[in-house]
Amino acid sequence: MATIKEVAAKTGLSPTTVSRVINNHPYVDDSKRKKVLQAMQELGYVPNSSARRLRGQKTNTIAVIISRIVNPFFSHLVDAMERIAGEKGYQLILCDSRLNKDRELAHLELLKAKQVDGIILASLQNDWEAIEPFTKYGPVICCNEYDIKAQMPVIRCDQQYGGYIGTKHLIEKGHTKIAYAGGADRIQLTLDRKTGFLKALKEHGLTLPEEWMFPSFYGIEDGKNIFQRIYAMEDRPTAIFAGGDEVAAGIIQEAKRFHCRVPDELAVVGFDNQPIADLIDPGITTIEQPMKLMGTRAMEMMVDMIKNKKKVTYKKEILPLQLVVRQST
Amino acid sequence: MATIKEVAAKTGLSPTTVSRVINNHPYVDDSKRKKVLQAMQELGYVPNSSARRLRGQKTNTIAVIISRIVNPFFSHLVDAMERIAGEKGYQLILCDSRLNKDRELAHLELLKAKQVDGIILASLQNDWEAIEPFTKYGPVICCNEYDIKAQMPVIRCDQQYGGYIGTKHLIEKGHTKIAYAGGADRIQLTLDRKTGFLKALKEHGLTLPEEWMFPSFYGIEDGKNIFQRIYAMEDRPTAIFAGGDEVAAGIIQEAKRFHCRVPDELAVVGFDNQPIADLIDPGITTIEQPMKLMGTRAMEMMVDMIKNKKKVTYKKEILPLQLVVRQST
DNA sequence: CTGAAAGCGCTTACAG
DNA sequence: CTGAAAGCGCTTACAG
Repeated sequence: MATIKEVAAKTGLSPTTVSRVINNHPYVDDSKRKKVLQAMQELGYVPNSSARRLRGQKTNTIAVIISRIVNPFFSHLVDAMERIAGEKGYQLILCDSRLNKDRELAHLELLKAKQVDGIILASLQNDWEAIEPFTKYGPVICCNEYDIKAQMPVIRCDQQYGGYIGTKHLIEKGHTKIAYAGGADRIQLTLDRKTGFLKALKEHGLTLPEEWMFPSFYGIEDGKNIFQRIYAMEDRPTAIFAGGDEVAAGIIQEAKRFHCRVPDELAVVGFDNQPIADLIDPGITTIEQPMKLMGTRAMEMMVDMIKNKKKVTYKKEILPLQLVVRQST
Repeated sequence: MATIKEVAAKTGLSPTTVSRVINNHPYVDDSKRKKVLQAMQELGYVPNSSARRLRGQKTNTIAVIISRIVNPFFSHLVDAMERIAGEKGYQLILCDSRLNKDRELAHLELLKAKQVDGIILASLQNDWEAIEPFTKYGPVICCNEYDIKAQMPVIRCDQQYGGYIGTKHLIEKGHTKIAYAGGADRIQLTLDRKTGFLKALKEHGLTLPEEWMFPSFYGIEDGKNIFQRIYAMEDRPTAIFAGGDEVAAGIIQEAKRFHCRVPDELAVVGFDNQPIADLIDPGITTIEQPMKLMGTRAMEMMVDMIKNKKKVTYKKEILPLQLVVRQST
């Protein structure tokens, strides 16, 4: 691979001038600029990224940490981020924590090693105490997940409201026995969602037995599993609010297999409004999360923070959520 | 951020020795090693990635080029790659070509800029002539898509066989009027699949009218569109072989909306065996592609090529495909 | 086992 | 408008 020196030698100019041409610096004689451009072309010269990074102290690379790329929620989020990053001239490093704390921490080290200019946390396995030390090495923002104590910018949805409207919808449909399948309480996002759920129940004087709460479930198989557990109960709920469309889809599919009619015998509400919610039969009533918008805004904010080094005042953007009614309720 | 010099100063040793400790070099006095380790700990020292890259001429980063991350096929492929990359100590840069030739070429430049050690092409928009010049700057391999003329390693599935067995299955079910929805002929993968399709037809003396061929379709919306076009035909096919489960799902959903019974009035075969194939009703008969295996093997091969600089002899791995029968046929 | 020195390939004051 | 020189932070022969 040709270096800047070779281009300089070929043109009889100095590396400094070649560098100026590469970087579109003004004050370069036009005929010389042309000569350099041509030499670069002929040599197939491309500036060495590592040298530029070392010298310029920036990488034009951003890392995004997610917990499971095969979850359509995350793939849509990442899709939006990748698009904006590309437009702004940044590369995207995909980091999958696979719900593991240590792996998340290892990915955060990229910032200390100056391997990335910033990190977007779309999943959050560690407490703010563990994340905080990294924030002095560069911008770190939350997108989607969040921690109430965290002193960092965040773009997220109003999860409590989402939990509330989904539950309210079920109650309005006449349900009084409503089960809940969400994530762990240590995750603020799922905790808030549950708080909204409980708030709706409370407003209507409803309670729920311990066994109707299913913590920490994520995929289709988990949904199937949940249905079986519900089906085996003496006192069954007539509706369930699931923490994701994949879980909801699993519940519905398994219900069909056991000839349990949805929504007549069991109404189901999902979360996300993934493509699958509209494809399966019955369609899943769900809470739409604006993944594209969230990914776009997060990446725009990150690039903005990188470019305007001055610490952006700790920003918070909360996006609206809305109910999409289909046939599962 | 602390540098190696500061660690050296703090311990009273030379940068050379500190470097040796960082790199687990033998021949370092044990007590000195401990001192260095402690100083690094206290200073929160992490080696600067750019400096190491520049000096060592390697980046420990690999780029994967796909065409649409929200396609579950690609997200599963990328998931497998990310896992192996992490295990082997590599970062993964996600590059989405969005089916655009120029964007693909721009991503290949990463290799010339020495910003990555190698590139895995899981999507292929350009001809071999356009790709070839990049191969002298580092390992480039194909995974999934391929070009018959390409002189580079490839891990792929036997697409022709896939097209053949899917069609054969429909013929065995008694169909003689079979439509086909695949990608463009300029893509070798889809061309081979079509060749397999046509081979099966030919073996049974079947032909198909021009209007039963739907080129270049990818997503759910395209599937819906295709169904409508079929539905409007005077002489309708009784079965269709779609180039992906998303397209098949779109066809099935739209068929339901028009009260066209699947498989009785229209049998549908998909491709990939994505989760959705098992979730929608009727389940999609499809050709299973081993995405996890393909992604894993591709990343293993890439790391192997990077580590053993000697040009690996142009390798070719063809993975088996198999029919998964569900209710859509 | 240890360290001084060179150099990876750039960019940026600085001086002209 | 142009160039010589320094330096970003490492690692690796080389010499001891």
